Amino acid sequence: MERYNFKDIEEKWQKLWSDNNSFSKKIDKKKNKFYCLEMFPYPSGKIHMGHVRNYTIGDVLSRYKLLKGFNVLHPMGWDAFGMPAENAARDNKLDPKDWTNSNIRTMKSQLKRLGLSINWDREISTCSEDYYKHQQKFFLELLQKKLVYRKENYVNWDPVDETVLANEQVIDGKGWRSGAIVERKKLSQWFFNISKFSQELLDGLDELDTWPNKVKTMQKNWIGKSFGCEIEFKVEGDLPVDKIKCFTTRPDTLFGFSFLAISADHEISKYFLNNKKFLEFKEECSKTGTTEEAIAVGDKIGFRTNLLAINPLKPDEKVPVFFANFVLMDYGFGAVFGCPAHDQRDFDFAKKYNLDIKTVVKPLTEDDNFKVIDKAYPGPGKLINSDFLNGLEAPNISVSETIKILEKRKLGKKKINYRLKDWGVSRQRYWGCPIPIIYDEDGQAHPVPENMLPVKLPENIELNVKGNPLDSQKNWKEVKINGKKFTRETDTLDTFVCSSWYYLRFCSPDEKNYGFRKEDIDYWMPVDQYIGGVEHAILHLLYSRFFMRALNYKNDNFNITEPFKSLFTQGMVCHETYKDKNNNWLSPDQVERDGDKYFIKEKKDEVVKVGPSESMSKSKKNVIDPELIIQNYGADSVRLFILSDSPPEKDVQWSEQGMVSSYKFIQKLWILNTEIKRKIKKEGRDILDDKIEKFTNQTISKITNNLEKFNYNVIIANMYETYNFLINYIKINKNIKNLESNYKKILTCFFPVIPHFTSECLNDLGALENLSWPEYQKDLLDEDKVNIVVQINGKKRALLNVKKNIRETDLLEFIKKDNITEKYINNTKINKVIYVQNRLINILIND
RNA sequence: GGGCGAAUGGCGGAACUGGUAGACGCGUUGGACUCAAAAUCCAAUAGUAGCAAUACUGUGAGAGUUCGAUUCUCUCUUUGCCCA
Repeated sequence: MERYNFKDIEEKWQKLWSDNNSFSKKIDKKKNKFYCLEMFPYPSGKIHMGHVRNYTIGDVLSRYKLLKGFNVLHPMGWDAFGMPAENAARDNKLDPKDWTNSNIRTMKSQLKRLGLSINWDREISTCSEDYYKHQQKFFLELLQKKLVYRKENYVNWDPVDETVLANEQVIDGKGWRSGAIVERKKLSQWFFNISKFSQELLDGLDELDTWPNKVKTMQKNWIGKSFGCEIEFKVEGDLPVDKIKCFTTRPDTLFGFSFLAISADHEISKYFLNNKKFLEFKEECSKTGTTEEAIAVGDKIGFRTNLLAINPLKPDEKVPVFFANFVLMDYGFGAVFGCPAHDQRDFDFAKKYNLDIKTVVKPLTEDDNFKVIDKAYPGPGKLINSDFLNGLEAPNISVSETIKILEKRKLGKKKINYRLKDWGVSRQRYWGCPIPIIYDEDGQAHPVPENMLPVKLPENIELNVKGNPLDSQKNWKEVKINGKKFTRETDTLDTFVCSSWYYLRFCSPDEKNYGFRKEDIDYWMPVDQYIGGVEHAILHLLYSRFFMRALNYKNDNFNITEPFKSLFTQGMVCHETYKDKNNNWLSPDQVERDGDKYFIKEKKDEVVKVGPSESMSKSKKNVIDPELIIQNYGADSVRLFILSDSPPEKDVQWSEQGMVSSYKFIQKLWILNTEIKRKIKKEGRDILDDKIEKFTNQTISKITNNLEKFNYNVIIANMYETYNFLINYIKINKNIKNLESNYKKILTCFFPVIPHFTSECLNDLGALENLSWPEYQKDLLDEDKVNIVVQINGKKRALLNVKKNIRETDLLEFIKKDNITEKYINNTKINKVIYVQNRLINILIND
């Protein structure tokens, strides 16, 4: 028998799709559109298994929608700016552009080898001038709308990458890429005013009902809306300061007030700039990161002033004012009141500086003598030791009551606070989109005049310098306009800016004057299904949601506000990890397996230490190269396997055995196909069979439903079931007239997953032209006879095959005569019968 | 510490709205083919007892609601993710 030659066949179809531009799409108002988008890749060199999984999921969906008659937009592009290119280029003395473009070529050919139904004529790359010139215009547009501003502030500084990191790019106090310990540094930065949209971004989540709840919760927490109170504390002392403004979410604990803490950058600090001890303290503060976590974990240190703050609810009480490292200038007003008994940070601080710890909340289970001793009690309860507030339920009622009292006495007012901070977009890097700003000789910032746009990145520059390479490009940096000297902004934009609007660009990739055309957006947007990793749950998705709103702000560009109607977050691809006796990581191809023992291939006597399965990463060497796998097994097999073992939203375990079995399955399908083709061609087929009709109908129904629900792993199981049925069916049944029509439908159901194989088979049968998704008939799903579970006292005793819709009395008669069940029933009294038609009968008897 | 989720054979996992637990795949075992092996095919495969029919137990643990719970409620354990 002829083997299935995946190499020739896959190549043939891929060439056909490519030559015919098969997936190229235009606006067609007669058709419903479907915009399927997977997160575009960073061109790091080669595709990895994560890409294979992500793009296979998207491709299955796109091809299904295509057959369903939708006008499917399924584009692909490159998130091509970023540090790896710059680093790689510097290390290998290359141009980042060449490095990036060469990676793009490689990865594009690899993606094509997967047989993806991509609109390649819409390909975009964020590092090309065609793309970033529009981004510069957006920047200036947002500047004009006052959604972009410049300010000096403390930033997370990565000393290795020599760049600024956003808070979310700091993980465990370290840079997310370099792993270097992050420092605090003061820099002048450009910001996007995302916090202006805090409430809208929060409200918008409600309409995203097909987003995973997990992601919505994460965004909600990130925006971090809290109700609180703004309080002005009167202060006394040796400085010309008479009040300090604070924000607090717990005004109800005011009676536990024992110190007031302000940020080292608070304006009051100006009186201490000659104080050596203070400057030392400030220096110490800058060593703590700016993340909430770093502050919570780090040592609490303070610097005591001679100021005393007065408790607004108890004017005779005066407490010291400290500078403290755990108070940040950009939270609230850079000042908080300390209540050690009910906040762990304040507690640690109070212990260190020997301050009062006054218990004002008791848990409901404790009596009024409850005292906080070795740990703060931040939980709910009742207020105690709080004069007129005593007895209030904390925190819900007590907070709002206290605010009311403070407002009445004009001591404070209710305030809503958001945790979401403005988005700092300046990066001290070469390989990014230049910020279209110039500075005059006084240092004033001006937009680059329109006729001088775009600001192009200079080429062939020296990268091997400290700091930002653009800074040392004198001939680029210095410009003259009408005889006046200007210098360019040398920072480039955070690459998250590029990915915040790429989904719009895909709608109008060829538009010259603006980032997109309105008519294209009106037709294609929003993205109907967005697919990508959950690691982008907060940043990229929130930034994109912001960007849509920012572009629409003050000029109604679109009718929609949310870019991604549905979101699907797929799991990671994992593999076991291996180490040799010296704890060096080993890659899977260095390891050989014999039964349940693992050896090093080269040195058969050395046993390999097998570690847990973790997401594939170069550092742990547990990666499998998709290119090799596709070469060995073909794209259809890989697509089949990557979907088969786990639900797409969960992590999947890479398994060589699983991969092989997927490959074998394609081979078996080929043999089946050959057999069926032979039967179809035979003369004298005259039997119309009901069984195959019903089976096909069921299969269509199952696969359709599973496609709709993203149960792609179950679809693979359905495919195996179908094979198992057919291989037996054709052995037993001969001369079936309706085998052909049903087989074509089945092949169509397989098409989204294994497009090359099914294209070949369907084409052979003359059924590939105008292929469409088969419909199933609901009435055919019903059988004439059904299996009914017979339970006696809730325990399954038998399975009876009876006529559909049988009456309860008839069924009981049947049961009384049945071999297995009669012994339970006869000679006993039946107390009760529960009958669920066509499903189950439960007979309750005396034991 | 808070929020959200998860827990099903040796493994990955399936199970519509509360109604046959374990689909499908991997692995394992036995058999066929072969001088032999690989490949392929056939059969078995939750556990215990039994030649078998069958019976009992069984979806992390414990309780509850129900004729009936993997599914709903509560408590606990373990674990993952996010936030601290």
